[in-house]
Amino acid sequence: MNDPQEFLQRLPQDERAALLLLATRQNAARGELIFQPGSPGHSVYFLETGRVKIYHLSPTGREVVLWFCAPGEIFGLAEVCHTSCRQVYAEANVASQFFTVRELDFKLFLAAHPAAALLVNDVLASRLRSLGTVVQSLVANDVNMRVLQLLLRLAASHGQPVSDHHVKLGMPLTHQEMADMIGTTRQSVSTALGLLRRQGAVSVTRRCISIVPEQLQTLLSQAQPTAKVRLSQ
Amino acid sequence: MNDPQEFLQRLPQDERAALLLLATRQNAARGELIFQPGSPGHSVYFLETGRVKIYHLSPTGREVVLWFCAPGEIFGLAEVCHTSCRQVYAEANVASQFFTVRELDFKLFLAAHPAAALLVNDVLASRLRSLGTVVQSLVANDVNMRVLQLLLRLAASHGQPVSDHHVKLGMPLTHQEMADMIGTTRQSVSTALGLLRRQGAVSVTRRCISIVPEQLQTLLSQAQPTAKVRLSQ
DNA sequence: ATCAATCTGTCGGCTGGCCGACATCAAGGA
DNA sequence: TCCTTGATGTCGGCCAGCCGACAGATTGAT
Repeated sequence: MNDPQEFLQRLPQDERAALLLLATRQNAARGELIFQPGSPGHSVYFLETGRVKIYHLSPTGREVVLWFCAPGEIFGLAEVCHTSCRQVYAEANVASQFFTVRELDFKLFLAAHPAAALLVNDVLASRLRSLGTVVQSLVANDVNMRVLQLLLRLAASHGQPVSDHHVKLGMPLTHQEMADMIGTTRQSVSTALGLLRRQGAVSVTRRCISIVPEQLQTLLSQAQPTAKVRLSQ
Repeated sequence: MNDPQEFLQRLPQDERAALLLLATRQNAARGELIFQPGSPGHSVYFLETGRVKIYHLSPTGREVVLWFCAPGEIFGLAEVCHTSCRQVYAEANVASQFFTVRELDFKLFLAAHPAAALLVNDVLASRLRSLGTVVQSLVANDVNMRVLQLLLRLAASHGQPVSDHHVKLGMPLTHQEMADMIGTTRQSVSTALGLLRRQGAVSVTRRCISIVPEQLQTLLSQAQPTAKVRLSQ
């Protein structure tokens, strides 16, 4: 479904080296903000190790998590491409290391490396479609289904097959974080996950989730018969 | 808030001419699908006249409208950048004319015109942020607020100032279409709009909405005191 | 090993908003 | 002009899911 979005890994060896020559290495402690709405936004970032959470904060104080970045992924990209100040928060979710490249340097790099520019397009397009899926999921499904779809998405983007039929999600996630990704409450996620666990579709160890994709797919399609299609005009 | 996303208008005269040399002109009648999920996806499109609706269709038959394209805008872009088949529907909402450019031609064009490539990045980034806002709106606000925010977004992206304090939305929209953009029902939109109308913040003539941005902003901020901030960790 | 902090599971009460349902009200077509 | 088709406004019943609350389980720091 989703595709790996690791920018650095997909960049040819020599281009990566050239890019990193322009970069500064930095660290962030767990919970530290890398940028937030209103920050100038004249850099792009490449995550080396750790995990970065990209989110909005609603006026009522609610976190709305757009996505998590895994090592190799680029972030802070939209503001550089569109030239404006930051509109989202980027927070190191665990202690992280990352590279910083200044906007101008990055744009010159892209001009000199057309393939990299296409890769940037690719990443943006991929995220755009990913968010489109999220919107669709939010609008058209109940909580149980949203949890299920979230798990499948996470498995597709950050999962590692661990045995036959089992995929382990790379990142430990809190129920609250999952709730913030699919617009529901901690309690509802808790309940939904419990249900899936009892159905043998997921198992959790030390906050790390393993899923049985086929099982989830089955549950997903079982739920479809709710269909009452609004016929095309 | 949002920025104009008209691709063609922002392209320098000569580049536009060069691009259109690669293009084929086509028509679509009201309600006609230009592409749908599963279609190959080897072209990009530029809307000349009319309006195109980009949407998902949920398994339960519910339309989830991601955005509308106005004349000058590019669409079908994500699939070309990411190389895959279509994932969304593109439907001519009214009789429309558009240009088609094949993927390969377009990519060659971008390689030859780095500025245009940056513009593509810009458009993608802009839409990405726009969808981010939508997600946030869906997750964190009740229906009345979502309607209000939708109006502000539409005014920012497709509105024309018509007199002091009044902005007219360029496109006539049905309550159902608005509901499909913010994940609610026709009835709820109807009620919410009626409320805003009685408060003098919007007026509707022949399905075309005029808004008083300041008034809406006021209502927006009045609603904020609901705040019960979850303090940063 | 101990303890504080955080996360998880579960329950009951309350409510925003969905779902029919139905009565207007435009807006084209013939 | 009439008439069909679709868009609007409004109501009441009903329920998914939010909220507060609390007890237990993990986790991590000392």
